[in-house]
Amino acid sequence: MTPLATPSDTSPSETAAFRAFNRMYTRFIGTLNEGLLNTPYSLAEARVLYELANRNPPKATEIAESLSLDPGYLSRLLGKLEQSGLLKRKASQQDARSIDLSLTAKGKLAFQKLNARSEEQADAILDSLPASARAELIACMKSIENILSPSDRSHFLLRPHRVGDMGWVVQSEALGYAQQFGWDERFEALVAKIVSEFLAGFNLACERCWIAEIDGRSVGHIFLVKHPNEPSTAKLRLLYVDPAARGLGLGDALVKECVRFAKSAGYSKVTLWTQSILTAAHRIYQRAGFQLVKEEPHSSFGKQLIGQEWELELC
Amino acid sequence: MTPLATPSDTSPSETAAFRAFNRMYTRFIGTLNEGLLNTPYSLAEARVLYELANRNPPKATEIAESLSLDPGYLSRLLGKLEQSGLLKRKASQQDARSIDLSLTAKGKLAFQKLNARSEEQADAILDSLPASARAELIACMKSIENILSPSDRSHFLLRPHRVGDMGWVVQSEALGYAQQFGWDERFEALVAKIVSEFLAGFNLACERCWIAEIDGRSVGHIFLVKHPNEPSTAKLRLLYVDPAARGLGLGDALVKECVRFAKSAGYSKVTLWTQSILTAAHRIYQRAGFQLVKEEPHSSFGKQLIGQEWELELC
DNA sequence: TTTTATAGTTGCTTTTGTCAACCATACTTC
DNA sequence: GAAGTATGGTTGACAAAAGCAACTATAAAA
Repeated sequence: MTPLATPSDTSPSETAAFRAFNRMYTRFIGTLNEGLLNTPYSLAEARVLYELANRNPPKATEIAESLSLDPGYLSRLLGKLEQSGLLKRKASQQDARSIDLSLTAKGKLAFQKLNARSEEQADAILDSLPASARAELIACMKSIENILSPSDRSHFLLRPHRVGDMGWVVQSEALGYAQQFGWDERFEALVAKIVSEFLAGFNLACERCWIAEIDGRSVGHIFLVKHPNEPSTAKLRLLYVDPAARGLGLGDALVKECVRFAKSAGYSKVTLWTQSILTAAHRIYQRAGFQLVKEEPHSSFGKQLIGQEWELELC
Repeated sequence: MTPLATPSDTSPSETAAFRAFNRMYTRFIGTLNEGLLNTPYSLAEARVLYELANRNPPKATEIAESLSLDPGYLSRLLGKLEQSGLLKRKASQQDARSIDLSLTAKGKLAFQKLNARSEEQADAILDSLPASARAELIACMKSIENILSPSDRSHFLLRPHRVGDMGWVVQSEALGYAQQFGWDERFEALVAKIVSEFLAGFNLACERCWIAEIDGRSVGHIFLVKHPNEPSTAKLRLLYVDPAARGLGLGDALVKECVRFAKSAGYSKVTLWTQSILTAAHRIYQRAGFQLVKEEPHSSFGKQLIGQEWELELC
């Protein structure tokens, strides 16, 4: 790789877009919150009221944590709500330190009113958009939520491929290896060729692709295909784990699933082609029982590489 | 329209998703703003500083408007900034009521520090995401920004392809035609094959791909390649415009650009293959001067289709 | 000229939020 | 079971943030 083409992390324009969005949305939320102006509640009270109505049972500590409110401040807010008769506080039976919080009928009504109001407001905004824009807005919001809210990442899912996945495979491999190793568009071409041939000659009995997902988001993939010449040999191809999803054992799971399928499909051997620089992948192959059988230097994708062939004999 | 199929407004689940996103993002922005805790500036001061640095000339009224700050409060904030030597205020020549605001060298430095800090913070968040998730996050943010603050969408940009684009081409075509016409994975295979061959045999002199972008988001593409048999004929392929970007004349622009290039590259004819059901595209081809020369039914992608060949003679 | 609008300031007030000290209870550990 | 520590919550004191209204000075409109 030339000094000019350094492996880029987040690009400045991405950072700029991210920050611009945050500024915009800060303003947007600001105008949304102005909707509370004609209500007897402050923003903080409204948020607390929401939490009170939507948790069961509502715990003061949790609310403070979730809204990042100072416990002292929250205590006073709750006091105020109690004073206005929206909230009932009484000592907890199970834990005498904590108090049981419950909205009174009046409190529930107040919440419903607030809620209806803010639902109206949301509807007004959404209704003012063209249907397609609205759909895209919602889809984007869900995507962003999935991406930003760190969920239980250890729960990934392997599923078969479906329409559109191959495009994602090409894109993720191309971008991933371009960034990490500077491979050029000839690699993208190779991947596109492989997936094209995979789809064209697809035979469920002896070939498979698995897509790994976390929260509905694709984070890895692997292919098992018939060896072009040797009928009883399978080829493992295009193992990929997104950089951010590494360390979850996802690679191991993908390879394991592949090997399991290879056995059940009656293959007697699995081979794979990889490059000497992909050391993280090697460890995965080793753990799965593969053995390095051949090395050969070659020049591809704009780089000098050393290709490796690995094999696994199936019992 | 029947009474049953009322023109649907926003569905409850959309409203719910919208509100959930707003709650989530309120929290998210809250944590972002905690980054200011170790600085000598409050959130309001930081925002004002940002506006001061990014407007020229900065006008107090505009800043108050844009951040929806009370003018009195802003006045005090500016006073504080002036006191700390970050800001210079002096009576305006043109309008004696208003004052000219300008950051001092110290003020500029302070802004740069703040800015660098928040850029770091943004980078840290973005770097922690998988490359593809990051790309999607940014794309979604841009989409949302476009939808909520409708900018001038007619400003699209055509650019040459780069690494990763072919994956997006495959994905967008596959998903788009699967959704609209139910084409199956054989179509995805075909697209992957086409782009793979395009990359493999790419010759800048006589072949091109253009990606259409709006605000950095890919929304369309087109290819011009050499005809396999006839050397002086070019083939136009894979014209695609994202549903969300239709009606902007983007298709016309893509085809026009293609034809312009075909002429300059010395071709005498441009042909293309399309399907009878793609009527929107036909209008684009017609406007560009193409003529239908042949029709032929075929069975592809899981559907009965009528293929069409169109031609344009270049003068 | 009079009226009205704009730009900004200042005094006064409320609201909001923070910090630290504090109490009572629960859990841990020896 | 006693001592120490952690948890859940409250209170007082205070500081910061924000809003409102009155006010000055100027500009623009009638």
